[in-house]
Amino acid sequence: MYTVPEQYSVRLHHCRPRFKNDREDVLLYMASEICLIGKKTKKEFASELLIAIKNFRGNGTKAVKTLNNWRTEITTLLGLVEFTNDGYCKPSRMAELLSEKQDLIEFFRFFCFKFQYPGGHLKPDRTLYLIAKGVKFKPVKYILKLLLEGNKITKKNFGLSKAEATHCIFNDLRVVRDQQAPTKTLDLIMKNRAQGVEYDCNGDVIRYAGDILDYMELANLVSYKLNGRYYIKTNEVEVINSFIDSNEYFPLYEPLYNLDTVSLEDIKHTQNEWFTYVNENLNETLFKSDIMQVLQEANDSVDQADSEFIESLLISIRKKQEIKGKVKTKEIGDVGESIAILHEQIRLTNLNREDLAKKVVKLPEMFSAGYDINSFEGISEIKRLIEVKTTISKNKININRFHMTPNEWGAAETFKDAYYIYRLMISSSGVNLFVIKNPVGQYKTDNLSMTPRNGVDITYSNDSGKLKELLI
DNA sequence: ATTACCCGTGCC
DNA sequence: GGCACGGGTAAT
Repeated sequence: MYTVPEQYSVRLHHCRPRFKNDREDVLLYMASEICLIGKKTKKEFASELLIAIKNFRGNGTKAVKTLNNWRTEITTLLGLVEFTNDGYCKPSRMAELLSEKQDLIEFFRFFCFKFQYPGGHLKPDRTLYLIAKGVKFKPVKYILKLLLEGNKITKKNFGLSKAEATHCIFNDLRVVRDQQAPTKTLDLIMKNRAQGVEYDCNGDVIRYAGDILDYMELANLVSYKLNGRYYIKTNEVEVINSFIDSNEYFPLYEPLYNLDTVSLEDIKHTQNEWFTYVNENLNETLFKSDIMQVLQEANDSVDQADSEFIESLLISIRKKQEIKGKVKTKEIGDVGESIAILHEQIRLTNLNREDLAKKVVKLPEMFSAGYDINSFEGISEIKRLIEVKTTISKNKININRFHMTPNEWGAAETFKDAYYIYRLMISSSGVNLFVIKNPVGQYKTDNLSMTPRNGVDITYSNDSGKLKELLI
């Protein structure tokens, strides 16, 4: 059994996620609810968020203690709430982006990019302890470097297990304090493998490094293989390089490493600022997820029938984008719209209206029409105005809400039965299309609920529309 | 006395 | 054996 040499032994930990089995749904829910609450005093914010959490499916019977744990732990670990110096709480930038764009891959990239030990997600006394030990460690950056190095040295795909990450990286001061070169860490891992050395794989021991590897997977930085190891995604070069090239740490801890003694008070002064820090300078251009790639991956992982479907979807989207003279796009909205246009063209063709199919167009942004696509009912030439709402995540999700701008809601109000929401959910397990006709009408007949917030937040149910087979 | 990460423990 | 409830415990 391998153990870290006594003098180098340390234990890094962070909050347990509480939502592992339901991570993406819980997160989207939390982010949306936090944004709905808006800026409030600490007390008001806490009590409103607590109510929201209690309303999440399955939470009705849980103890208040547990719900408060959700409230504080999920928000601090992931930085969903920011604090002002005059005692207010407000939705963080990450929460806003997640709630509006629903790009979970991007969200986890933001998280992984800033996450470090110590950090404001820990209690100040833990941070104090880690700073006194000299710990200064960004796990995602280090693991990515190590995996790349591993590929280079072994000349094949190198995978890292949770136990190896725990005992050779997280719990070793030579790494988390002394910034030991990844090659050296690799030597140790390979030596242990060669000698068949075992590790303590107890759940509570390896869970912290394991959590980080899981978050990296949700960020589409690594993939998990059935042999229990995580492998780097070599097709995400640009994103991965930005992690590796970054040398930033939470600046307010920096001066504390040089002091003879650091007081708890020193740390406490930095707590609020941590949440500002993790929410600033988010690289939205680089980190947003590449839909084509997620679909490509879906293609590799699903069964034969679905695979054929996704393959033809990919081909069609590419063709469509070539016709439009566009280079490969990363925009969620763009790909969502391409899929919706294809769907419409085929639907109309199936109704023997090729003439109308040819006239399906995307409206240029500058029109600000309040919808994305001009299409037709098909039986008649009545217009069908379509707003596409796309969600993307690694795993299939089950979330039933989206945001509409004032413009979009206004258009829905004006065009009534001619206005459609096409709700597309893209994940590595495929694509889902849910169609909601006349959202304002549905709202008036209580088939969906609406809350105003920079436009409106819509929560829908199976009764609000119909799940359609996506035509491609 | 209350709050909020910490983490033991029991459930699936 | 992974996961999360809710009590533990130190900070406020």
